[in-house]
Amino acid sequence: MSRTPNSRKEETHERIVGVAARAIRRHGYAGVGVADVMKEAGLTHGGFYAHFDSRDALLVEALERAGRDSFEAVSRAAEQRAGKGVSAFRSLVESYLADAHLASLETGCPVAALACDMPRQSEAVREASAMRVHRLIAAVHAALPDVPRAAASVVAGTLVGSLQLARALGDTAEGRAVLTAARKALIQQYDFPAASR
Amino acid sequence: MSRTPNSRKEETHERIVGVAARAIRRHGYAGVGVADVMKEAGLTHGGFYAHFDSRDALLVEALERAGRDSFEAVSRAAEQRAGKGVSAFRSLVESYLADAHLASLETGCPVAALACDMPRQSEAVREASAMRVHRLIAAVHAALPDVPRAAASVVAGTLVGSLQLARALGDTAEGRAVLTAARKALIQQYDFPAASR
DNA sequence: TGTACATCAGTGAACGCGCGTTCACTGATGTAC
DNA sequence: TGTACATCAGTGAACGCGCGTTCACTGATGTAC
Repeated sequence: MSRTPNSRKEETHERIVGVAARAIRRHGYAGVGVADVMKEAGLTHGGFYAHFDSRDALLVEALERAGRDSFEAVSRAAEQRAGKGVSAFRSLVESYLADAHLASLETGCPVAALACDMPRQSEAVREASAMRVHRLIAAVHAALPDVPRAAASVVAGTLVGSLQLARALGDTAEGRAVLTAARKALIQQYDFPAASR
Repeated sequence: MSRTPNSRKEETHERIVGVAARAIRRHGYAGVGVADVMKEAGLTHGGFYAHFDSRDALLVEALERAGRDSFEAVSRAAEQRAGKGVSAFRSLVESYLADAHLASLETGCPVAALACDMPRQSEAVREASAMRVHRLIAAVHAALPDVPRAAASVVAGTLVGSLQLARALGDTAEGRAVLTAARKALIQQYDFPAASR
């Protein structure tokens, strides 16, 4: 039985992008190596340029994939807890700032993992990165529809910055305290499920 | 007339560290090259290891210098404006999140410039980086003495994250809007100079 | 004050190494008749 | 159904390049007498 044209190549392509989407969060833009990614995808590095014009082109696709993966993880958590009466915003804050993200960089939001290096990238990578920032602010705004967009961007900044500070302090009492403080502050200030409207 | 022992070497050392303190903020941990730093300090790269055990040892000293430089810049701005009745906190927020930091990475807080890469560094560099985070939180706390330490860490997270998001969006209306929103929100929420005590 | 020597900051060539990229080739898959 | 051919995904060796690091050396500065 014949496959749809290119389907095998496309599967391989998606597998490479998936590996890169984890690698870019774990090791940063500069830590994503063509040979390493191909090896982890079960391939040799020679075939890379049949899939991507350049390393930067891989980074662009990896950013989009990482953003989608992270968004979907947050959405799934919110859906599961919506039945229990937990608001979308509280769910967003608690999964974005979960203690589990202290130990592992490779899951979680690519903006938190990469933001400080965004201004240092090539134009194509910067554009794809700025899109991730827009989408993050939009996701926060969607969970806080009664609040102006400017406030949503401040909340996004608090999420990103607090997770980064906590990670910089490590998976210790200090790091967890930073996360706890941020969760409490955001929920106290913005989460009024009963009072909305 | 003879100099104090090693004074010439120490002057050179300080000059190298000063160059590196700007380079590490502009180009990130990974972008600081031994040869480039030495060249910008007016030297050749061969002499580097008479001053530092390794590239990492330079990064450690550069972090400390960058933190001190940034802290002093914020302090100077606060002193100048204290005479005009501007509170220390408001002054901190307005200089930390000044629009001028959108275009240039190399001045400003090293935590905002480097935070997302801190967990990826060698142990020595991670320790020096975590110290910068502690000092930042302490500086915020010093400007907000009536607030618990946990709240100071949330404010620090908002400062760091908002500046990073704004920089990722670039020196555009969007980037400036993110800074403006963060300044307004922080001052509205925490700055009550008249009401303190 | 002058000479001979020691110290020391900095030079510049060289080293291994890992990286992104290229390319001739291979072996498997699919197609024509 | 079977054979010959074309296509195509992936291989593996090689390339230039920049990096951190080492080291024998130089020239200036400082010291001893």
